[in-house]
Amino acid sequence: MSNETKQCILNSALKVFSENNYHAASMAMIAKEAGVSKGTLYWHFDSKEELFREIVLSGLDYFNQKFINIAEEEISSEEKIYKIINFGVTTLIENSQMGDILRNNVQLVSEDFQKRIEIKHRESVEIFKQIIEQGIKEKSIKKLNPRKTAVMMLTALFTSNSEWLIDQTPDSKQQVEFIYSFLMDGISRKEN
Amino acid sequence: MSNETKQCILNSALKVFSENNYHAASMAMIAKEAGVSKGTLYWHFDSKEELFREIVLSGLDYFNQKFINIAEEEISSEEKIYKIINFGVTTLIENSQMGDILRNNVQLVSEDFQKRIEIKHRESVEIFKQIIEQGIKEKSIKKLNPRKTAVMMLTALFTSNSEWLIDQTPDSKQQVEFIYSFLMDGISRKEN
Amino acid sequence: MSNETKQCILNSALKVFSENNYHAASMAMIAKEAGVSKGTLYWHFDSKEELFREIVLSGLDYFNQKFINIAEEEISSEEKIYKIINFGVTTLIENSQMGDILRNNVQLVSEDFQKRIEIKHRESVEIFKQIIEQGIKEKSIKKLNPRKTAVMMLTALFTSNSEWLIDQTPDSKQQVEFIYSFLMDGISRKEN
Amino acid sequence: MSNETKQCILNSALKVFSENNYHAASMAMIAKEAGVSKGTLYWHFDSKEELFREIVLSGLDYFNQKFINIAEEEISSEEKIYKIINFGVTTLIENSQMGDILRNNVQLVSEDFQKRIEIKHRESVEIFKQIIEQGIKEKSIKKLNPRKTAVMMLTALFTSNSEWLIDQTPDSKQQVEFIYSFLMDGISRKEN
DNA sequence: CATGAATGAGAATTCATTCAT
DNA sequence: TATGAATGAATTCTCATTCAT
Repeated sequence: MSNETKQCILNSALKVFSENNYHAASMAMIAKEAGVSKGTLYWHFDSKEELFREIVLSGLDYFNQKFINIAEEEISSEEKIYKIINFGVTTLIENSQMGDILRNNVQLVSEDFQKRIEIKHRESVEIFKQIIEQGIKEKSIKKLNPRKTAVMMLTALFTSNSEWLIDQTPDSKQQVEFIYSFLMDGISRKEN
Repeated sequence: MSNETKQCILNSALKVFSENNYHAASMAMIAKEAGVSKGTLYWHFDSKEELFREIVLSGLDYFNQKFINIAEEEISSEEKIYKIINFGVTTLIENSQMGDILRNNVQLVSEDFQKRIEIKHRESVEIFKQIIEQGIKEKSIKKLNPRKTAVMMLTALFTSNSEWLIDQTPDSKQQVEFIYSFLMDGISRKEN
Repeated sequence: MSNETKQCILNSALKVFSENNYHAASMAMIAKEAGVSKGTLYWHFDSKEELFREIVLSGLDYFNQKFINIAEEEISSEEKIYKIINFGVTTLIENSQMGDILRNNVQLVSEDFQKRIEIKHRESVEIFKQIIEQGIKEKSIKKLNPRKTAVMMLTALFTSNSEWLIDQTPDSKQQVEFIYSFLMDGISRKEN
Repeated sequence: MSNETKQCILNSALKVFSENNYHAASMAMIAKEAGVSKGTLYWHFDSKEELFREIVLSGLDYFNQKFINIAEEEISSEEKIYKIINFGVTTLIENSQMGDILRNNVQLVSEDFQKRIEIKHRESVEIFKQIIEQGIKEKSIKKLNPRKTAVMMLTALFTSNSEWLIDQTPDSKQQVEFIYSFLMDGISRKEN
């Protein structure tokens, strides 16, 4: 069945792209990893860029969909932020390859494609912004520039699984608490 | 004169690498940008990687040296953090190419080189960690894991000039205030 | 069909290497001679050196195998020597390119490869040495150092088709007689 | 003084060419070995080929001159042959670099140059041929084709110092005896 | 005389892509 | 659908040669 092969190629490409970056990864590597010939890659995907596109955009869509779901729940903005961090950290730990790809490959492709990625990013930022604005309205969040705040939040999230932040084995609960606390309260000690 | 040419090549390479990423940038592009022949590149640098190395390591050294200078001043940890953010934001705005290179090219080269970059990174983190620990002793900073906190601080700094965070023309003062406030106090509004 | 192409490349490489020496011969020349693209060369062979290796080692193997066959026949050492010279001279005349390659290219490649060639050479020398020793036992050959004698024999053989030794059109029978006589009896006239 | 530099370059080139073959040897290597700049090489020699030419032709001239001197002595052909072998073996052992160059580099250069080398070779062969003819007249040498015999003699001589023929430390006296005996009497045992 | 710097043609090799089977 | 073979443009790097100082 064609679809099995296609999925197998996508999985292999995910692995190869996460380990090698867009230009260093070759179609030959992906074909070998998938156990198919290079010709087969081109039967399923028009080009290397299209294959990469499929992976990145579907990954970003996956995140955005979850962000939207959480944003639409009838809960406080603080709860939403906690849930988003929890989802983000857990997903990136389980699925570290996607994080690697998003962190390292984004501006390595055609401008056309970059624009589509940027749009997805803006969608994420927009969702976060709305949550921030909800928090400001609820008086649980400070009146900082909501867009900038949203960007910092997104950055903190995607940094959460970088090798720099992890001591040894990633403990997702601890990680979530750390990011949430860092994001909400900052690092200064306010005594009263 | 040799040194002028070398510096000209470094500048051109800085530009080309920042716009194109390590693999997409070619020696031909750098040569053309510098107005010299490809052979001249190889007279001054042994290889493409060495040219890249020179740029990245000297950039990281520049940052680290400033971080050390600030860390050694006889001032409170809060002042140090403010100064570091101020320096970082200003430098990255003035010199946005370096930020692009550091953000996008780091894991594209030989393992040997990656290790040297990692060492420089660890040096930065170590400096920040000591400032955090000073703050904890001075009771102006919360008892969070100092290393993780240092990593988040470094990340916030290097994100500060990403295209996502900037509206239009970058206003460094505003940017510094935002990052400092975000880092110190987080986003939640604590009223009492 | 793949195998035809591969053989065609080998033939073309044989020609180009024999006319040009390892460093002067370029992959572009071989590709042009074979009527394929440079990329095709690399589909069939990993590198220039591997292509050269294939030619040289298979050539040496061909000689060694024949030498072994002759050495194992149940005939006198003198007959063996005659047969070897006959085979060598004939083959080198028919296949003069191989002789050119073996004479001129041997020490132009990686040390690793040189060692493999040396081993083949030693095999030839060893076979000849045993024939010499057989002749000494049979009292038809003088008690000279058998290894040195074997080397001289090999040299005489491979020189046999050098341009220096041939007047015009090579007449193999005459050539064989000359080499055999030279080898067995030397040049001095012993009258008694 | 210019001449010292020129001689120093020639010595360095001799070394580099003997270790590396014409195409693998680079002007940079020769310059480094001589401790001068590449520019200096081009002040003293017009091109790489001219530098090589100087070495090879002067080497061949040196041999030819000695061969002529020996040929002109008023001694028997057998004595001449012994003296030539003695001179050749000794010189090649003492000066193994020249042998390496002559053995390995000859057909790697321009046709024009090859012709000049060929002429020198023919001169050697001619000298040897005359000695052989003298021997035939003196009835001490068999009536073999004198030219071919001369070529084999030359070959035996230049093979004498190849790594294949030498056990460990070259012992010139033994070597001379072996070559002379091989050349004069061949390997077969003639009992009478 | 000597040099360091610069040049550019050409080398080996890689790789996305195509296509007959 | 799938493959192996073929392509050719692009890439890094080398090296003989030139030349102002």
